[in-house]
Amino acid sequence: MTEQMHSEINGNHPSNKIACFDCPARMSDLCQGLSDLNLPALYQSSTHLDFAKGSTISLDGDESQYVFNVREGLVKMSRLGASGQRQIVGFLFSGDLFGVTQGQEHGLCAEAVSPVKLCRWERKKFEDLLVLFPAMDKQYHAIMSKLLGQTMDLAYALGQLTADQRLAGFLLHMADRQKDIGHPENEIRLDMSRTDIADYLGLKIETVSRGLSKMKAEGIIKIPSQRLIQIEDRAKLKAIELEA
Amino acid sequence: MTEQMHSEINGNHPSNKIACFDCPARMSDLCQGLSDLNLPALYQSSTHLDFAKGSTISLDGDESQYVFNVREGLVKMSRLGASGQRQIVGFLFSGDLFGVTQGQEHGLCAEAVSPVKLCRWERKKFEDLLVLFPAMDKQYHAIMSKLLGQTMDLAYALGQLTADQRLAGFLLHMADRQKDIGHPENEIRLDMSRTDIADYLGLKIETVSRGLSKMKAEGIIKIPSQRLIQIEDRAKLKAIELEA
DNA sequence: CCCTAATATTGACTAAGGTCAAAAAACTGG
DNA sequence: CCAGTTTTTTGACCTTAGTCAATATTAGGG
Repeated sequence: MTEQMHSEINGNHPSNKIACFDCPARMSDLCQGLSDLNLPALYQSSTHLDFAKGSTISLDGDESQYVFNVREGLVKMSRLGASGQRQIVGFLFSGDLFGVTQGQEHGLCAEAVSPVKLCRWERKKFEDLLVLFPAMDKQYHAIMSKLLGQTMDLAYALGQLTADQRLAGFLLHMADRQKDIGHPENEIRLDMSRTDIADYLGLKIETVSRGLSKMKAEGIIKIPSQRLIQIEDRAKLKAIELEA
Repeated sequence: MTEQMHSEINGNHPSNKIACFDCPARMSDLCQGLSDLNLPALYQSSTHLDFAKGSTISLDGDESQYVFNVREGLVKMSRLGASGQRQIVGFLFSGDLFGVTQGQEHGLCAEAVSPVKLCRWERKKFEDLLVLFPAMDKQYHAIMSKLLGQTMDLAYALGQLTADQRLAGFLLHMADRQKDIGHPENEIRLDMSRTDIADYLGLKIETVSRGLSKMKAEGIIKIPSQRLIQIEDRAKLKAIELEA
Protein backbone atom coordinates (compact mmCIF):
# COMPACT_ATOMS: atom_id res chain seq x y z
CA MET A 1 0.00 0.00 0.00
CA THR A 2 2.84 2.38 0.68
CA GLU A 3 4.66 1.23 -2.43
CA GLN A 4 1.63 1.26 -4.66
CA MET A 5 2.58 1.13 -8.30
CA HIS A 6 2.00 4.00 -10.66
CA SER A 7 0.51 3.65 -14.05
CA GLU A 8 2.08 5.07 -17.14
CA ILE A 9 -0.40 6.78 -19.37
CA ASN A 10 0.31 7.88 -22.91
CA GLY A 11 3.90 6.76 -22.64
CA ASN A 12 4.89 7.80 -26.13
CA HIS A 13 1.84 9.76 -27.08
CA PRO A 14 1.01 7.71 -30.16
CA SER A 15 -1.93 9.87 -31.14
CA ASN A 16 -1.51 13.44 -32.27
CA LYS A 17 -4.01 14.76 -29.79
CA ILE A 18 -2.28 17.16 -27.48
CA ALA A 19 -3.28 17.02 -23.86
CA CYS A 20 -1.59 20.31 -23.04
CA PHE A 21 -4.47 22.45 -24.26
CA ASP A 22 -6.85 21.38 -21.57
CA CYS A 23 -4.17 20.77 -18.93
CA PRO A 24 -5.05 22.30 -15.56
CA ALA A 25 -1.44 23.48 -15.44
CA ARG A 26 -1.50 25.16 -18.87
CA MET A 27 -0.90 28.53 -17.22
CA SER A 28 1.68 27.23 -14.77
CA ASP A 29 4.98 29.01 -14.24
CA LEU A 30 6.62 26.66 -16.69
CA CYS A 31 4.17 26.59 -19.57
CA GLN A 32 2.61 30.03 -19.56
CA GLY A 33 5.53 31.48 -21.52
CA LEU A 34 4.82 29.18 -24.45
CA SER A 35 2.35 29.89 -27.21
CA ASP A 36 -0.01 27.14 -28.35
CA LEU A 37 2.22 26.74 -31.38
CA ASN A 38 5.10 25.53 -29.27
CA LEU A 39 3.14 23.14 -27.12
CA PRO A 40 3.60 20.10 -29.39
CA ALA A 41 7.37 20.08 -28.82
CA LEU A 42 6.82 20.25 -25.09
CA TYR A 43 4.22 17.54 -25.24
CA GLN A 44 6.12 15.10 -27.43
CA SER A 45 9.15 14.99 -25.19
CA SER A 46 7.05 14.39 -22.09
CA THR A 47 5.50 11.39 -20.44
CA HIS A 48 2.24 11.51 -18.53
CA LEU A 49 2.02 9.56 -15.32
CA ASP A 50 -0.60 8.82 -12.71
CA PHE A 51 0.30 8.09 -9.14
CA ALA A 52 -2.02 6.67 -6.52
CA LYS A 53 -2.37 8.38 -3.16
CA GLY A 54 0.55 7.42 -0.95
CA SER A 55 2.84 6.17 -3.70
CA THR A 56 6.44 7.22 -4.05
CA ILE A 57 7.49 9.17 -7.12
CA SER A 58 11.04 8.13 -7.95
CA LEU A 59 13.09 11.11 -9.00
CA ASP A 60 15.55 9.24 -11.17
CA GLY A 61 15.50 6.14 -13.31
CA ASP A 62 18.32 3.90 -14.47
CA GLU A 63 20.27 6.46 -16.39
CA SER A 64 18.52 9.73 -16.35
CA GLN A 65 17.06 12.04 -13.79
CA TYR A 66 13.66 13.51 -14.29
CA VAL A 67 11.95 16.86 -14.11
CA PHE A 68 8.24 16.92 -13.27
CA ASN A 69 5.35 19.32 -13.53
CA VAL A 70 2.25 18.67 -11.43
CA ARG A 71 -0.94 18.55 -13.48
CA GLU A 72 -3.36 17.57 -10.75
CA GLY A 73 -3.16 16.59 -7.12
CA LEU A 74 -0.76 17.21 -4.26
CA VAL A 75 2.84 16.08 -3.95
CA LYS A 76 5.08 16.32 -0.90
CA MET A 77 8.82 16.75 -1.27
CA SER A 78 10.96 15.47 1.62
CA ARG A 79 14.57 15.76 2.59
CA LEU A 80 15.63 12.52 4.29
CA GLY A 81 18.47 12.94 6.72
CA ALA A 82 21.34 10.67 7.64
CA SER A 83 19.96 10.50 11.16
CA GLY A 84 16.75 8.95 9.87
CA GLN A 85 14.36 11.85 10.19
CA ARG A 86 12.35 13.50 7.46
CA GLN A 87 11.77 17.16 6.76
CA ILE A 88 9.11 17.98 4.23
CA VAL A 89 10.60 20.87 2.27
CA GLY A 90 7.56 21.65 0.20
CA PHE A 91 4.05 20.79 -0.91
CA LEU A 92 3.55 20.91 -4.66
CA PHE A 93 0.23 21.82 -6.22
CA SER A 94 -1.06 21.89 -9.78
CA GLY A 95 1.43 23.78 -11.92
CA ASP A 96 4.41 23.32 -9.61
CA LEU A 97 7.68 22.06 -11.02
CA PHE A 98 9.94 19.65 -9.15
CA GLY A 99 12.93 17.40 -9.60
CA VAL A 100 15.19 20.35 -10.31
CA THR A 101 17.98 19.60 -7.83
CA GLN A 102 20.28 17.61 -10.02
CA GLY A 103 23.25 15.44 -9.22
CA GLN A 104 23.90 15.67 -5.52
CA GLU A 105 22.53 12.65 -3.70
CA HIS A 106 20.52 14.87 -1.44
CA GLY A 107 18.28 12.20 -0.05
CA LEU A 108 15.29 13.85 -1.65
CA CYS A 109 12.05 12.03 -2.13
CA ALA A 110 8.62 12.86 -3.53
CA GLU A 111 5.33 11.23 -2.61
CA ALA A 112 1.78 11.59 -3.84
CA VAL A 113 -0.39 12.93 -1.03
CA SER A 114 -3.55 12.66 -3.11
CA PRO A 115 -4.05 10.94 -6.46
CA VAL A 116 -1.64 12.75 -8.73
CA LYS A 117 -1.26 13.36 -12.46
CA LEU A 118 2.20 14.39 -13.57
CA CYS A 119 4.06 15.46 -16.65
CA ARG A 120 7.61 14.12 -16.78
CA TRP A 121 10.73 14.86 -18.85
CA GLU A 122 14.16 13.36 -18.85
CA ARG A 123 16.44 16.06 -17.59
CA LYS A 124 18.51 15.95 -20.74
CA LYS A 125 15.48 16.45 -22.96
CA PHE A 126 14.15 19.11 -20.66
CA GLU A 127 17.36 21.07 -20.98
CA ASP A 128 17.12 20.82 -24.74
CA LEU A 129 13.69 22.39 -24.50
CA LEU A 130 15.11 25.26 -22.50
CA VAL A 131 17.64 25.94 -25.25
CA LEU A 132 14.90 25.71 -27.86
CA PHE A 133 12.50 28.04 -26.09
CA PRO A 134 14.16 31.06 -24.49
CA ALA A 135 10.84 32.11 -23.01
CA MET A 136 10.69 28.84 -21.14
CA ASP A 137 14.30 29.19 -20.04
CA LYS A 138 13.43 32.56 -18.57
CA GLN A 139 10.49 31.04 -16.76
CA TYR A 140 12.73 28.29 -15.49
CA HIS A 141 15.08 30.85 -13.96
CA ALA A 142 12.13 32.50 -12.30
CA ILE A 143 10.86 29.15 -10.99
CA MET A 144 14.22 28.26 -9.45
CA SER A 145 14.41 31.69 -7.92
CA LYS A 146 10.91 31.40 -6.47
CA LEU A 147 11.65 27.92 -5.14
CA LEU A 148 14.78 29.17 -3.46
CA GLY A 149 12.82 32.00 -1.90
CA GLN A 150 10.17 29.61 -0.61
CA THR A 151 12.79 27.33 0.89
CA MET A 152 14.41 30.31 2.62
CA ASP A 153 11.00 31.23 3.97
CA LEU A 154 10.71 27.74 5.40
CA ALA A 155 14.16 28.02 6.96
CA TYR A 156 13.10 31.30 8.53
CA ALA A 157 9.97 29.74 9.96
CA LEU A 158 11.80 26.68 11.28
CA GLY A 159 14.65 28.65 12.77
CA GLN A 160 12.86 31.67 14.19
CA LEU A 161 9.14 31.14 14.74
CA THR A 162 7.19 29.46 17.53
CA ALA A 163 4.90 26.50 16.92
CA ASP A 164 1.80 28.71 16.92
CA GLN A 165 3.35 31.19 14.52
CA ARG A 166 4.35 28.45 12.08
CA LEU A 167 0.89 26.97 12.23
CA ALA A 168 -0.85 30.29 11.66
CA GLY A 169 1.47 31.02 8.75
CA PHE A 170 0.77 27.61 7.30
CA LEU A 171 -2.99 28.07 7.42
CA LEU A 172 -2.79 31.51 5.84
CA HIS A 173 -0.52 30.18 3.14
CA MET A 174 -2.83 27.28 2.41
CA ALA A 175 -5.78 29.64 2.28
CA ASP A 176 -4.01 31.75 -0.34
CA ARG A 177 -3.44 28.62 -2.40
CA GLN A 178 -7.12 27.77 -2.25
CA LYS A 179 -7.89 31.21 -3.56
CA ASP A 180 -5.47 30.71 -6.46
CA ILE A 181 -7.32 27.57 -7.49
CA GLY A 182 -10.58 29.45 -7.26
CA HIS A 183 -11.86 27.93 -4.04
CA PRO A 184 -13.34 29.99 -1.22
CA GLU A 185 -10.30 31.39 0.53
CA ASN A 186 -11.60 30.90 4.02
CA GLU A 187 -12.20 27.22 3.62
CA ILE A 188 -9.04 25.17 3.63
CA ARG A 189 -9.27 21.69 2.19
CA LEU A 190 -6.29 19.83 3.65
CA ASP A 191 -5.15 16.91 1.53
CA MET A 192 -2.26 16.16 3.85
CA SER A 193 -2.38 14.46 7.25
CA ARG A 194 -1.47 16.01 10.59
CA THR A 195 1.76 14.04 10.41
CA ASP A 196 2.60 15.71 7.10
CA ILE A 197 1.89 19.13 8.54
CA ALA A 198 4.10 18.32 11.51
CA ASP A 199 6.94 17.10 9.28
CA TYR A 200 6.68 20.28 7.26
CA LEU A 201 6.61 22.66 10.22
CA GLY A 202 9.34 20.88 12.18
CA LEU A 203 6.90 19.95 14.94
CA LYS A 204 5.40 16.78 16.41
CA ILE A 205 1.89 15.76 15.52
CA GLU A 206 0.66 16.39 19.06
CA THR A 207 1.89 19.98 18.91
CA VAL A 208 0.07 20.55 15.62
CA SER A 209 -3.11 19.09 17.07
CA ARG A 210 -2.89 21.17 20.23
CA GLY A 211 -2.25 24.30 18.23
CA LEU A 212 -5.31 23.75 16.07
CA SER A 213 -7.44 22.94 19.10
CA LYS A 214 -6.37 26.14 20.78
CA MET A 215 -7.27 28.20 17.72
CA LYS A 216 -10.60 26.47 17.58
CA ALA A 217 -11.25 27.19 21.27
CA GLU A 218 -10.44 30.87 20.63
CA GLY A 219 -12.89 31.04 17.74
CA ILE A 220 -10.20 31.74 15.17
CA ILE A 221 -10.95 28.66 13.12
CA LYS A 222 -13.60 25.95 12.80
CA ILE A 223 -12.78 22.31 12.08
CA PRO A 224 -15.98 20.79 10.65
CA SER A 225 -14.06 17.66 9.70
CA GLN A 226 -10.45 16.64 10.18
CA ARG A 227 -9.42 17.62 6.70
CA LEU A 228 -11.43 20.82 6.46
CA ILE A 229 -10.59 24.04 8.27
CA GLN A 230 -12.56 27.25 8.08
CA ILE A 231 -10.94 30.55 8.91
CA GLU A 232 -13.27 32.58 11.11
CA ASP A 233 -10.95 35.40 12.12
CA ARG A 234 -8.25 36.04 9.58
CA ALA A 235 -6.97 39.13 11.39
CA LYS A 236 -6.29 37.20 14.56
CA LEU A 237 -4.50 34.52 12.58
CA LYS A 238 -2.32 37.18 10.98
CA ALA A 239 -1.64 38.62 14.44
CA ILE A 240 -0.45 35.26 15.74
CA GLU A 241 1.85 34.88 12.74
CA LEU A 242 3.49 38.23 13.47
CA GLU A 243 3.56 37.99 17.26
CA ALA A 244 6.73 39.34 18.81
CA MET B 1 30.20 51.85 11.89
CA THR B 2 27.40 49.50 11.04
CA GLU B 3 26.61 51.42 7.90
CA GLN B 4 30.20 51.82 6.79
CA MET B 5 30.42 52.89 3.17
CA HIS B 6 31.80 50.70 0.48
CA SER B 7 34.31 51.86 -2.07
CA GLU B 8 33.82 51.33 -5.77
CA ILE B 9 36.96 50.14 -7.44
CA ASN B 10 37.43 50.01 -11.19
CA GLY B 11 33.90 51.22 -11.73
CA ASN B 12 34.09 51.15 -15.52
CA HIS B 13 37.37 49.36 -15.91
CA PRO B 14 39.06 52.11 -17.92
CA SER B 15 42.24 50.14 -18.45
CA ASN B 16 42.35 47.02 -20.53
CA LYS B 17 43.98 44.96 -17.84
CA ILE B 18 41.69 42.12 -16.90
CA ALA B 19 41.48 41.31 -13.24
CA CYS B 20 39.79 37.97 -13.89
CA PHE B 21 43.01 36.13 -14.65
CA ASP B 22 44.36 36.36 -11.16
CA CYS B 23 40.97 36.37 -9.45
CA PRO B 24 40.79 33.99 -6.48
CA ALA B 25 37.39 32.98 -7.80
CA ARG B 26 38.59 32.23 -11.35
CA MET B 27 37.64 28.59 -10.90
CA SER B 28 34.37 29.32 -9.12
CA ASP B 29 31.16 27.59 -10.15
CA LEU B 30 30.28 30.57 -12.29
CA CYS B 31 33.52 31.28 -14.14
CA GLN B 32 35.12 27.90 -14.53
CA GLY B 33 33.04 27.11 -17.60
CA LEU B 34 34.52 30.07 -19.47
CA SER B 35 37.75 29.99 -21.41
CA ASP B 36 40.24 32.84 -21.00
CA LEU B 37 39.07 34.09 -24.36
CA ASN B 38 35.62 34.83 -23.03
CA LEU B 39 36.69 36.50 -19.84
CA PRO B 40 36.84 40.05 -21.28
CA ALA B 41 33.09 40.06 -21.93
CA LEU B 42 32.45 38.93 -18.40
CA TYR B 43 34.84 41.46 -17.01
CA GLN B 44 33.63 44.45 -18.98
CA SER B 45 30.05 44.11 -17.86
CA SER B 46 31.03 43.81 -14.22
CA THR B 47 31.87 46.23 -11.46
CA HIS B 48 34.35 45.48 -8.72
CA LEU B 49 33.46 46.53 -5.22
CA ASP B 50 35.09 46.46 -1.82
CA PHE B 51 33.07 46.28 1.34
CA ALA B 52 34.38 46.88 4.84
CA LYS B 53 33.72 44.35 7.57
CA GLY B 54 30.23 44.83 8.92
CA SER B 55 28.88 46.83 6.01
CA THR B 56 25.61 46.08 4.28
CA ILE B 57 25.67 45.01 0.65
CA SER B 58 22.53 46.36 -0.95
CA LEU B 59 21.05 43.86 -3.32
CA ASP B 60 19.34 46.34 -5.60
CA GLY B 61 19.91 49.89 -6.74
CA ASP B 62 17.50 52.48 -8.10
CA GLU B 63 16.37 50.59 -11.13
CA SER B 64 18.18 47.33 -11.39
CA GLN B 65 18.83 44.37 -9.19
CA TYR B 66 22.29 42.94 -8.95
CA VAL B 67 23.98 39.58 -9.10
CA PHE B 68 27.24 39.15 -7.18
CA ASN B 69 30.16 36.78 -7.13
CA VAL B 70 32.40 36.75 -4.07
CA ARG B 71 36.09 37.25 -4.91
CA GLU B 72 37.46 37.38 -1.40
CA GLY B 73 36.07 37.41 2.13
CA LEU B 74 32.94 36.17 3.81
CA VAL B 75 29.36 37.33 3.24
CA LYS B 76 26.30 36.41 5.26
CA MET B 77 22.88 36.24 3.66
CA SER B 78 19.89 36.82 5.94
CA ARG B 79 16.19 36.44 5.60
CA LEU B 80 14.51 39.18 7.64
CA GLY B 81 11.06 38.28 8.87
CA ALA B 82 7.95 40.35 9.39
CA SER B 83 8.15 39.57 13.09
CA GLY B 84 11.53 41.25 13.32
CA GLN B 85 13.82 38.26 13.62
CA ARG B 86 16.65 37.28 11.33
CA GLN B 87 17.57 33.91 9.95
CA ILE B 88 20.94 33.65 8.26
CA VAL B 89 20.27 31.41 5.27
CA GLY B 90 23.84 31.07 4.11
CA PHE B 91 27.47 32.04 4.43
CA LEU B 92 29.13 32.88 1.15
CA PHE B 93 32.82 32.28 0.52
CA SER B 94 35.15 33.05 -2.34
CA GLY B 95 33.56 31.87 -5.57
CA ASP B 96 29.99 31.86 -4.28
CA LEU B 97 27.27 33.57 -6.27
CA PHE B 98 24.45 35.54 -4.65
CA GLY B 99 21.65 37.94 -5.42
CA VAL B 100 19.86 35.37 -7.53
CA THR B 101 16.40 35.58 -5.96
CA GLN B 102 14.81 38.14 -8.19
CA GLY B 103 11.68 40.13 -7.85
CA GLN B 104 9.90 39.03 -4.74
CA GLU B 105 10.48 41.40 -1.85
CA HIS B 106 11.76 38.60 0.28
CA GLY B 107 13.35 40.72 2.97
CA LEU B 108 16.75 39.41 2.01
CA CYS B 109 19.90 41.17 3.06
CA ALA B 110 23.61 40.57 2.63
CA GLU B 111 26.38 41.77 4.93
CA ALA B 112 30.15 41.60 4.82
CA VAL B 113 31.37 39.49 7.74
CA SER B 114 35.02 40.15 6.90
CA PRO B 115 36.49 42.67 4.44
CA VAL B 116 34.99 41.59 1.14
CA LYS B 117 35.84 41.97 -2.54
CA LEU B 118 32.95 41.41 -4.91
CA CYS B 119 32.20 41.25 -8.59
CA ARG B 120 28.81 42.74 -9.47
CA TRP B 121 26.55 42.69 -12.52
CA GLU B 122 23.23 44.28 -13.23
CA ARG B 123 20.78 41.44 -13.48
CA LYS B 124 19.82 42.47 -16.99
CA LYS B 125 23.41 42.40 -18.20
CA PHE B 126 24.06 39.20 -16.37
CA GLU B 127 21.19 37.51 -18.17
CA ASP B 128 22.60 38.72 -21.46
CA LEU B 129 25.85 36.99 -20.56
CA LEU B 130 23.98 33.76 -19.92
CA VAL B 131 22.49 33.93 -23.38
CA LEU B 132 25.90 34.72 -24.87
CA PHE B 133 27.72 31.90 -23.09
CA PRO B 134 25.76 28.65 -22.92
CA ALA B 135 28.50 27.11 -20.79
CA MET B 136 27.91 29.78 -18.20
CA ASP B 137 24.15 29.30 -18.41
CA LYS B 138 24.64 25.61 -17.67
CA GLN B 139 26.81 26.51 -14.69
CA TYR B 140 24.17 28.92 -13.54
CA HIS B 141 21.55 26.18 -13.52
CA ALA B 142 23.92 24.01 -11.49
CA ILE B 143 24.55 26.85 -9.05
CA MET B 144 20.85 27.45 -8.48
CA SER B 145 20.34 23.74 -8.00
CA LYS B 146 23.18 23.52 -5.49
CA LEU B 147 21.93 26.57 -3.64
CA LEU B 148 18.47 25.06 -3.40
CA GLY B 149 19.96 21.84 -2.08
CA GLN B 150 21.96 23.70 0.55
CA THR B 151 18.90 25.62 1.68
CA MET B 152 16.93 22.38 1.98
CA ASP B 153 19.78 20.98 4.06
CA LEU B 154 19.46 23.98 6.34
CA ALA B 155 15.71 23.45 6.61
CA TYR B 156 16.35 19.84 7.55
CA ALA B 157 18.81 20.85 10.24
CA LEU B 158 16.53 23.55 11.64
CA GLY B 159 13.43 21.38 11.61
CA GLN B 160 14.81 18.03 12.71
CA LEU B 161 18.14 18.25 14.51
CA THR B 162 19.04 19.09 18.11
CA ALA B 163 21.29 22.00 19.02
CA ASP B 164 24.32 19.72 19.43
CA GLN B 165 23.71 18.02 16.11
CA ARG B 166 23.40 21.32 14.28
CA LEU B 167 26.58 22.58 15.89
CA ALA B 168 28.54 19.43 15.06
CA GLY B 169 27.31 19.57 11.48
CA PHE B 170 28.26 23.21 11.23
CA LEU B 171 31.82 22.58 12.41
CA LEU B 172 32.27 19.67 10.01
CA HIS B 173 30.91 21.75 7.18
CA MET B 174 33.20 24.64 7.99
CA ALA B 175 36.15 22.27 8.19
CA ASP B 176 35.38 21.00 4.69
CA ARG B 177 35.32 24.55 3.45
CA GLN B 178 38.76 25.20 4.95
CA LYS B 179 40.05 22.19 3.09
CA ASP B 180 38.64 23.51 -0.18
CA ILE B 181 40.58 26.73 0.26
CA GLY B 182 43.68 24.72 1.02
CA HIS B 183 43.80 25.32 4.75
CA PRO B 184 44.42 22.54 7.26
CA GLU B 185 41.07 20.84 7.55
CA ASN B 186 41.15 20.38 11.28
CA GLU B 187 41.70 24.02 12.04
CA ILE B 188 38.61 26.11 11.59
CA ARG B 189 39.14 29.85 11.23
CA LEU B 190 35.78 31.39 12.10
CA ASP B 191 35.25 34.79 10.57
CA MET B 192 31.75 35.03 11.97
CA SER B 193 30.70 35.82 15.53
CA ARG B 194 28.88 33.48 17.91
CA THR B 195 25.77 35.55 17.24
CA ASP B 196 26.09 34.83 13.51
CA ILE B 197 26.46 31.12 14.18
CA ALA B 198 23.39 31.23 16.41
CA ASP B 199 21.35 33.11 13.79
CA TYR B 200 22.38 30.55 11.21
CA LEU B 201 21.60 27.49 13.34
CA GLY B 202 18.33 28.83 14.73
CA LEU B 203 19.73 28.93 18.27
CA LYS B 204 20.55 31.53 20.88
CA ILE B 205 24.12 32.59 21.41
CA GLU B 206 24.21 31.02 24.89
CA THR B 207 23.25 27.64 23.45
CA VAL B 208 26.02 27.86 20.87
CA SER B 209 28.51 28.78 23.56
CA ARG B 210 27.41 25.97 25.86
CA GLY B 211 27.58 23.47 23.03
CA LEU B 212 31.13 24.45 22.14
CA SER B 213 32.17 24.39 25.81
CA LYS B 214 30.76 20.89 26.19
CA MET B 215 32.66 19.64 23.15
CA LYS B 216 35.80 21.24 24.52
CA ALA B 217 35.28 19.54 27.88
CA GLU B 218 34.87 16.19 26.13
CA GLY B 219 38.12 16.67 24.20
CA ILE B 220 36.38 16.76 20.83
CA ILE B 221 37.61 20.24 19.97
CA LYS B 222 40.10 22.82 21.21
CA ILE B 223 39.40 26.54 21.22
CA PRO B 224 42.81 28.28 21.29
CA SER B 225 41.15 31.61 20.63
CA GLN B 226 37.50 32.58 20.18
CA ARG B 227 37.68 32.61 16.43
CA LEU B 228 39.82 29.49 16.04
CA ILE B 229 38.59 25.95 16.61
CA GLN B 230 40.66 22.81 16.23
CA ILE B 231 38.99 19.48 15.64
CA GLU B 232 40.60 16.85 17.87
CA ASP B 233 38.19 13.98 17.34
CA ARG B 234 36.46 14.12 14.00
CA ALA B 235 34.80 10.72 14.45
CA LYS B 236 33.10 11.79 17.65
CA LEU B 237 31.91 14.97 15.95
CA LYS B 238 30.45 12.91 13.13
CA ALA B 239 28.78 10.66 15.70
CA ILE B 240 27.10 13.62 17.38
CA GLU B 241 25.84 14.85 14.01
CA LEU B 242 24.20 11.50 13.31
CA GLU B 243 22.94 10.75 16.81
CA ALA B 244 19.50 9.19 16.91
C1' DC C 1 50.19 49.21 27.95
C1' DC C 2 46.07 50.13 30.12
C1' DC C 3 41.21 51.27 30.02
C1' DT C 4 36.93 50.68 27.84
C1' DA C 5 33.59 48.56 25.06
C1' DA C 6 32.28 44.59 22.75
C1' DT C 7 31.96 39.65 22.75
C1' DA C 8 31.75 35.28 24.88
C1' DT C 9 31.04 32.12 28.79
C1' DT C 10 28.75 30.36 32.79
C1' DG C 11 24.94 29.81 36.17
C1' DA C 12 20.14 29.55 37.92
C1' DC C 13 15.68 29.38 36.48
C1' DT C 14 11.64 29.12 33.08
C1' DA C 15 8.86 27.82 29.36
C1' DA C 16 8.00 25.74 24.90
C1' DG C 17 7.58 21.81 22.90
C1' DG C 18 8.55 16.67 23.05
C1' DT C 19 7.39 12.01 25.01
C1' DC C 20 4.53 8.47 26.55
C1' DA C 21 0.04 6.78 27.20
C1' DA C 22 -4.83 6.68 26.84
C1' DA C 23 -9.22 8.16 24.92
C1' DA C 24 -11.96 9.82 21.15
C1' DA C 25 -13.10 10.47 16.27
C1' DA C 26 -13.05 9.26 11.72
C1' DC C 27 -12.50 6.31 7.94
C1' DT C 28 -12.58 1.23 5.88
C1' DG C 29 -14.52 -2.89 4.06
C1' DG C 30 -17.92 -6.25 4.76
C1' DC D 1 -24.73 -0.14 9.93
C1' DC D 2 -21.11 -2.29 12.42
C1' DA D 3 -16.42 -4.06 13.84
C1' DG D 4 -11.77 -3.03 13.32
C1' DT D 5 -8.12 -0.05 12.04
C1' DT D 6 -6.12 4.29 11.48
C1' DT D 7 -5.84 9.02 12.62
C1' DT D 8 -6.44 12.63 15.77
C1' DT D 9 -7.05 14.65 20.20
C1' DT D 10 -6.19 15.17 25.05
C1' DG D 11 -3.66 14.58 29.46
C1' DA D 12 0.41 14.18 32.62
C1' DC D 13 5.07 14.61 32.77
C1' DC D 14 9.92 15.54 31.16
C1' DT D 15 13.74 17.52 28.41
C1' DT D 16 15.79 20.88 25.64
C1' DA D 17 16.77 25.16 24.73
C1' DG D 18 15.51 30.02 25.97
C1' DT D 19 15.72 33.89 29.40
C1' DC D 20 17.81 36.82 32.59
C1' DA D 21 21.79 38.07 35.01
C1' DA D 22 26.51 38.01 36.34
C1' DT D 23 31.29 37.15 35.21
C1' DA D 24 35.12 36.47 32.15
C1' DT D 25 37.54 37.18 28.09
C1' DT D 26 38.96 39.58 24.05
C1' DA D 27 39.81 43.46 20.89
C1' DG D 28 40.65 48.41 19.98
C1' DG D 29 41.86 53.16 20.86
C1' DG D 30 44.32 56.63 23.22
